[in-house]
Amino acid sequence: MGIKRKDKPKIIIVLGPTSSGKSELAVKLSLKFNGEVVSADSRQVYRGMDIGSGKITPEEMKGVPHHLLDVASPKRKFTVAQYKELSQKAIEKILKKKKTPVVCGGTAFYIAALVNGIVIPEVSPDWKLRKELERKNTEQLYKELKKKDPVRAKNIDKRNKRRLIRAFEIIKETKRPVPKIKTKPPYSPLYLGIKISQEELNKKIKKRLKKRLKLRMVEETKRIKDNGVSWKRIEGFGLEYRWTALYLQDKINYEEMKQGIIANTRKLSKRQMQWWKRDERINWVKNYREAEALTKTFLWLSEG
RNA sequence: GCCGCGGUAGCUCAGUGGUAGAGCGUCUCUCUGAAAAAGAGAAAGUCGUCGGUUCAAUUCCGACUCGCGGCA
Repeated sequence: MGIKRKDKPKIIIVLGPTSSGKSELAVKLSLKFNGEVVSADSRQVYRGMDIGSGKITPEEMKGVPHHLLDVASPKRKFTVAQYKELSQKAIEKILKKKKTPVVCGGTAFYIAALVNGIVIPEVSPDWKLRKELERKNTEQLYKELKKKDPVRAKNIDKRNKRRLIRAFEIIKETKRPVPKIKTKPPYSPLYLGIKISQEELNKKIKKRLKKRLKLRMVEETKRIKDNGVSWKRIEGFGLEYRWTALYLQDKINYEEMKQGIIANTRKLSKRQMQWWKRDERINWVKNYREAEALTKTFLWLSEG
């Protein structure tokens, strides 16, 4: 009925805490609904970081094309803004082929930037300025911001140095106050969240660690180091990379490394859920069947 | 059996003659180019048990109990 106007393109989003089985679900849905996967993971974008980041293997892809993996060098910093741009392009390409984009990942900020269409101020990081401002204390910074940009000062986290510094960065570059955040959702999304109990997740986290160690995860970190990435930078990647790096430097023992990874991963999964748990757009599914049913309805029946 | 050390928040431990703190964990929460990042707030302890000294004891003294180490 009616003529199709400028309906927003439909995309599927698979999200959930780390270790919950997102990748597999995304592949299954892609196979069923003629999709291609767009990863939304802040670590899997880096080349050479495969085991520790839990990157899907070519076999596991089962022929489904994956985007936004291996798009950056670990030597250089990758940011949300770059993610947004690249992932949007990938989605356009997929749509042009009349296929369905399946965004899949655990980096909530990346998903939000892409799917909610957060407009990020066009000011790239100024590391010199950041370093400089890093020396000041938060109170000072906040006071100054209040003078320069009272509006932003009002809703900023006044104890969060990183945010304060970013505000100055924008002001300095644009010579204007920090713009108000805008969102222009460019797509019509179906959100699928993987529902899993903390207990079950803990089990999976342990199991997964064992498997990764067997796959020579520690050696992978060593390789990254040998390729010229500093220990500091590697530690900055967090989790697997951080703890294996500490172990390789002899700062902790093997057991401490394992415990560290487990504890940190658990923490991460909680933070991820924190981000999503109040989001009413998300359909929480227990298994593939539920996901498939929802997707079917979304893709076919809503054609109207 | 004797000697020594210890028993304080879920865990590891600080500390004080005027009824207690930290780190980690837990629970809420924030998120404007680092997001596996960066931050905010809260709950939580009859200070091993029983007595004594004292105006006042978690802190000093004694007994008991449990744990650890040493000597027999």
